Amino acid sequence: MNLKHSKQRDSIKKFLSTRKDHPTADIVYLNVRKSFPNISLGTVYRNLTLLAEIGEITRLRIGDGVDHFDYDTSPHYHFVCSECGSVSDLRLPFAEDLTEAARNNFNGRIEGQITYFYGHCENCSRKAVDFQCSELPVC
Amino acid sequence: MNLKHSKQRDSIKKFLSTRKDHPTADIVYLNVRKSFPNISLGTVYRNLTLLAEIGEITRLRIGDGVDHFDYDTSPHYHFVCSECGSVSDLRLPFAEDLTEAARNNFNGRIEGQITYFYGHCENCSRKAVDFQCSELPVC
DNA sequence: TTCCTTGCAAATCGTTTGCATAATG
DNA sequence: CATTATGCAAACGATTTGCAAGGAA
Repeated sequence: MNLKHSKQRDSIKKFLSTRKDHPTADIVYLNVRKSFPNISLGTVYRNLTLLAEIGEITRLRIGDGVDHFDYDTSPHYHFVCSECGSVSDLRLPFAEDLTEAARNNFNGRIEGQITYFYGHCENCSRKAVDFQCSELPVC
Repeated sequence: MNLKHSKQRDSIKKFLSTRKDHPTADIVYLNVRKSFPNISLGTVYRNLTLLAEIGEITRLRIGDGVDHFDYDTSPHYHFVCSECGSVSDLRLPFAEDLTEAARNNFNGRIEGQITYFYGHCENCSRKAVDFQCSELPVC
């Protein structure tokens, strides 16, 4: 893999490093365009893909049909809000022993696990309660 | 939700119930077409989506860009082969306590977890060894 | 007769790719 | 100079959707 320096790629990495909310390619595009008004979506995709391949970032497929990108490449858990779609990190020790347990029940080579939790984020679960209390006749 | 009977939907459910390999919509389409030559991909997608919504089947998004469908709706683990893309069930007790642990570290409502393991399936890991032994000068 | 379901084709959406040009080393 | 990266637009692949016609209750 022979890389050359590129200001666009730098900018993409830099932007991603400032965000903890695992933005999509489109969000990256919208933001990097502030510094590089002529950058194309294709370039953003190409660089995100490349960075993920060389292990500098992580591509997150959480099942909402859009790829999210994470500057943090260490194994950790994610939470996905079923209502607003927000993605956040979970501070919870990563259960490597689960991978180990899986290995003992499988013929083949298990290399890792991908886990994410889903439900309603703080904001959305609060909204749900508000909604019930104000909209329903009896609460 | 007001449902009416449909032979196509029955056939889709029946086919899915015979398979443990979590087929994609396309595979379902190809197979159901044996009984219903005029069925359309759209109908297959509509029914798979509907069945998933009413909880009769599970939609699996394992991150390969294609949805897989599972007749088994009970919580269980899946394995995905990084090489051939095959998906299989893992016989391993589902760690509900991990969900519980996550709840204690999160402000908001966690409703569940989705976990899948990845690596090389029995076939592919064997092939890898064969390849090495036959192709490399020294093994 | 009502309204759910179908087949068909077109539309959508996220992502990738081909190509000529620009930038890097 | 050789090669990688870019911008643009077109292509792609999976899934969804609008619509008129068919089928179930």
